[in-house]
Amino acid sequence: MTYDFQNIEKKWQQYWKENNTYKTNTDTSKPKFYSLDMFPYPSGSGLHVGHPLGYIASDILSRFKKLKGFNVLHPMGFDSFGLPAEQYAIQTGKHPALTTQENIKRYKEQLKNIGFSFDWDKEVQTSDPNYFKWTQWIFLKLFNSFFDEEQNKARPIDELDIPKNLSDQEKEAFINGHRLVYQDEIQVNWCPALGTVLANEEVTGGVSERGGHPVVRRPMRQWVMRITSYAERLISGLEELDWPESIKLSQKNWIGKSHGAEITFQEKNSKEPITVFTTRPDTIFGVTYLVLAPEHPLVDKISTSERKASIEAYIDEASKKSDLERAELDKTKTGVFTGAFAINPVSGEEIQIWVSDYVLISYGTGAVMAVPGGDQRDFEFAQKFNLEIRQVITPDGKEIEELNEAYPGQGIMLNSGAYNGWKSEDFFPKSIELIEAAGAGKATINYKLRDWVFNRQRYWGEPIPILHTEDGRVVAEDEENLPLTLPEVESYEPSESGESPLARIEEWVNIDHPKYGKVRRETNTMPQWAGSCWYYLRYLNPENENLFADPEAIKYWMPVDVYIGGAEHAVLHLLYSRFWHKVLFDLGYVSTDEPFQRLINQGMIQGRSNFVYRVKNTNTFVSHGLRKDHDSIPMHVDVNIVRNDELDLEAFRNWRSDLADAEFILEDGKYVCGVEVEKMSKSKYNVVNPDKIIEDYGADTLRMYEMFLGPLEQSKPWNTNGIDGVHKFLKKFWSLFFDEKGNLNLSDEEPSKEALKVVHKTFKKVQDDIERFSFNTPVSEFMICVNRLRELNCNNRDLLEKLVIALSPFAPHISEELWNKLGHSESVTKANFPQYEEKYLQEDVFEYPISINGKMRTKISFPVDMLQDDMKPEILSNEVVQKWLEGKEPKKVIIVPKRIVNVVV
RNA sequence: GCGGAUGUGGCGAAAUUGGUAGACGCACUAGACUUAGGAUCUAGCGCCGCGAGGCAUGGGGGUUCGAGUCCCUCCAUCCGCACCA
Repeated sequence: MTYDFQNIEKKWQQYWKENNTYKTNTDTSKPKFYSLDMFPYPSGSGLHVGHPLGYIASDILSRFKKLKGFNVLHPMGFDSFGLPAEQYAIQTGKHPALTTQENIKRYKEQLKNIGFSFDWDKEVQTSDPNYFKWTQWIFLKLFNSFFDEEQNKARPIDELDIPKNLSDQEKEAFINGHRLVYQDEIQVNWCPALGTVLANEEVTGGVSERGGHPVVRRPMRQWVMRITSYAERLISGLEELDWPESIKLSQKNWIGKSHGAEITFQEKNSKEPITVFTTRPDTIFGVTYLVLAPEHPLVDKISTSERKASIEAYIDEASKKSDLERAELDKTKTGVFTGAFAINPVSGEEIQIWVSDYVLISYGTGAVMAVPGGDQRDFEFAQKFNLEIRQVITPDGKEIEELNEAYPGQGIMLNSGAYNGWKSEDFFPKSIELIEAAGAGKATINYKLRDWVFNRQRYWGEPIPILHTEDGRVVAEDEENLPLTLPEVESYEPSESGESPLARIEEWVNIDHPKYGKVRRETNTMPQWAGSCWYYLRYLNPENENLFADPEAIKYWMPVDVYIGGAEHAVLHLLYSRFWHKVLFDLGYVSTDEPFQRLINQGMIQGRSNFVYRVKNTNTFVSHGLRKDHDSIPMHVDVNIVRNDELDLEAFRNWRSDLADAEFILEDGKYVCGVEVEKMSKSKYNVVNPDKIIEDYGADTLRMYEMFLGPLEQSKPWNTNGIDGVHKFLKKFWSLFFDEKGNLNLSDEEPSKEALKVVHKTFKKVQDDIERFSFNTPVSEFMICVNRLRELNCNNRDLLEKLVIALSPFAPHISEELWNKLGHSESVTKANFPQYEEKYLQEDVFEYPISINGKMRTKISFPVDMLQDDMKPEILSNEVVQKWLEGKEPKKVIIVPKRIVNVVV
C-alpha cells in the first residue's frame, strides 16, 4: 500500500474543518499556552515557500503543547490595511477592500493546504469595522489619558491637575498638551511619491522604507503619540523578557538613552538663555563655541543684523536639503557665525555662537556646546573655521602635541582651572555640582526616541475618530458612534496639499453632530502599524461586541508565551505594541505590563536562483562547467524547470517562445545550471510556491523539510534539492505499518530491548528539542528511529502507535491517517505525548572510549554499575589498555561517567 | 565609524554542561533487483597516505589530561544603527 499523501491530506483537512478539531479549549483548569505568529499582510502575490517557515514552527510547538496537556491558543489573522492595496486602487480604481478580500481568500487557502492547527474562529482582520472599532476605541483611550510623571503611568485625563486661574481656552490648551495623543505642527518626513507622512522608523537613509521614494522635511499639523513618556519603561521592561539579545539591543539603541546634563548658557546682548544637552559636562572648560541647529528658534533673535543675510541663506539651503542629502554631504562641515556671543556659566568665558546643520533640531535641545578637543565632529568644525581647539582631558594630563583628532576618552583634566590633575571620572559629578551651583542646569537623561507621528494622508486605514468643532476645539467622537467607517470615494489619490482622499467627501467630513453641532471630521487615517499594535488581544475574544476583549480571557491567556516572527519588526511593530500594551495596562484593561514573554525571530528564506549561459548573439546555451570556453552571458532561468541544478531541456524550450529552438552545449550529457543566493522574487524566477511542493510531495513533507533545512533563527536559501530525503522518510514510516499486500502488519509481541531503547530515546530527544525551540534536530531523530526500527524488523503496535503521536506535530496528516487505521476514532490531536521511560534508555554495558594523554586510543566495555567517579587505575588491567600503556603505571585517570576515560601517563 | 551575528566535508547541517568532530539528509561512487524509475534495497563517501598512521571545525596564540565549544588576537561574510552632542 503506497503512501497516497494527496488523498490523505485532503481527507484530514476536510475532517478537521468538519469536526472543529482546532477549536480553542477554554477550560481554565488546564494550563494555557498562547502561541502567536506575526500575522501577514495579504499581498497580491500570495505566499512563497519562505513565508510559512515561522508558522510551521509555531504550529509544531502548538500541537506539541496540546499533546502535553495544555490549552493552546494558536490563532491567525490578517494585517489588511496597508499601502499596496491602496496603490493598486489608485492604478485600477478597484476598491482596496475587494482586493484585500481576494488576497485573504488566497492566503487562507494556501495556509489551509499546509495543515495548520489555527483556530479560524479567532481570525481577525484589521480592516474589518468590527475590529477597527476597537482600534479607534483604544485611540480614544490614549486621547483621553495623560502621563503622570510622578506615578510613572498613564491616567485618565479627568484626573489631570489643571492650574487655577486659567481661561477656558488656556485650560483646553493645557489639557490638549498632556494627552497621550495630541496634535502638533511639526517637521515631518513628507514623501511626495507616496503622498503621505512617514514615521522616522519608516525612513532609512532619506528614502521611504517601502518603495525607496525620496523623503523631504516639511512642517505639517500632525497627530502624534507621546511614546517618549514611556521611554524609560520601554527600556526597563526589556529586562524581564526572553527575547533575543540582539532585538533587545536594537530597541535600547532606538530609544537611545543617554545620561548627561542640560546646561544653560546666556547670550551676551539679548540675555537669551541657550540650553544645550551634553553627555560630557566634565569637558565644560573645553567649550570654545556653541552651535545651534538651523531650525533653532533663537537663531533669528540673536544673530546680528550684519550677519542676518548670510544666516538666512544658510538656513534656507539647509531646509531644502532632504535628510538623504544631508547624510550624503556629511564629509565636510558647513556653518555660519551668528555674530552673537555666549557666556560659559562655569568659566565665565565669552564664546562665539554658530549655526550648523550638523546639529539636529530633533535631538536634545537643538543646540550643543562644542568641545573640539573631545568630540570629533566639533574638532572637524573647529578645524574648518579656525576655532580654538582646547585640550581638557588627555590620557596623562599633558597636552597632546600635533592633535589630529579629538580625544573622546577618559583621562586626566588640564586647562580646567582649579581642577587640573583631577581624573575626568571624578570631575564628572563635580562638574554637575558646579553647573547647579551656577544655577545653569542639572543632570538629565536624554532619549533619541521621538514621539510617534500617528497619521497618514491616505484612504485605506482606520479613520481617526476626532471632530473639529466650529469654535476650534478638538473633541473625541462618542464611543457609541464607533466604528467610524470609511466612505466610498471617487479617487484614492491624496490631494496635492497633502490631505487624504477623505477630505474631498464633503458629506462625510461636514456633519451635524448631536452633541457638538456643526463639526468637521478629522480626515487623516491611522498608520499601517495601528492595527497590529493590539491584534493579539482581539484574538482572545474576537466576537466580543462590548469590549475589545473579555477581561477574564485576558487574565487567563496573557502574556503571549511564544511570539514567532521576522526580525524586521525589531523596533517598529514590537516597540509600538509594547507601548500600547503598557498604556492599556496603566488604565487597567490588561493584566500584564508586557505583551510578549518570549520572542523568536525566524530567519529569512532566501531564493536560490539558477542560471543558464547564453553564448553571445546565439540561441545556444552552454553548461555551467564549460561556460569559460565560450563568450557567454548568464540569464536567470525558472527554478521550477531545474532539478538538482540540471536543466530540463524540454521544459526550457517550452518556457518561452523565443527559446523553442534553443541549442545546448552539454557536459557529461547534462546541462548544469549556475547557482546564486538572492532574495526570492518573481523577476529572478526563483520563487518556489508551496502549493507546487504540496502537490508533488505533500504538506507533511513540506512542513518537515522546512524544519529540516536548518535552525529556525538562521537565514538560509530555499533548496528543493534535498526534499527527497524527507519524503522518503515519510514513505518508510508509512511502510513500517503495512505488509506487501497493504494490510496492517503489526504485532503485539514484546518489543526487543533495542527497539524500546531507540523509540524512547526518540521521545526524549524530540521533547527536549522542541522545548528548546530546535525544530530541525527532531526530524533527524525521527529518521534515525525509523531506519533503526526497519533494521530491527520491529512492528510492535504499541511502540508504533506512540511514534505516530510523537510525529503528529510535524506531520499531522499522515499521523491522523495511521492513527485512524490503528483503530482510533478520535483525532490524534486528542492523544497524550508519549512519556519516555528512563529504564529503557539505560545500557547494561557501556563501551568506554579510552584516551591516553588526551588521544583517543581504544575502547573498553564496562558493566554500567561500575561507572563511578572513584574508578581506580586498577580497572585498566584490561589487556587492551595495558598494550597502550606499555606496562606503565598511569599517573592519573580521569573518568567522566558515561563519557570518557582519560589516562595520563 | 559603532554595535550585533556567523564562519565545521562537494552541499544543508549535528555535536544540550569542554569529553569518540562530521549524527541525519542531499549529491556522488559501486553493486543488487528489476515491470528500466524522478522507484526500492545494500555498501562506500572529510583530507593526505598502498599501509600503519598523520592532518583536520576561518588564521595565529593561550588555558586544560582533553577545546568546534572557554580566553586573547587577526581575517572574512552577513545584518542593524549612523553627524544622537
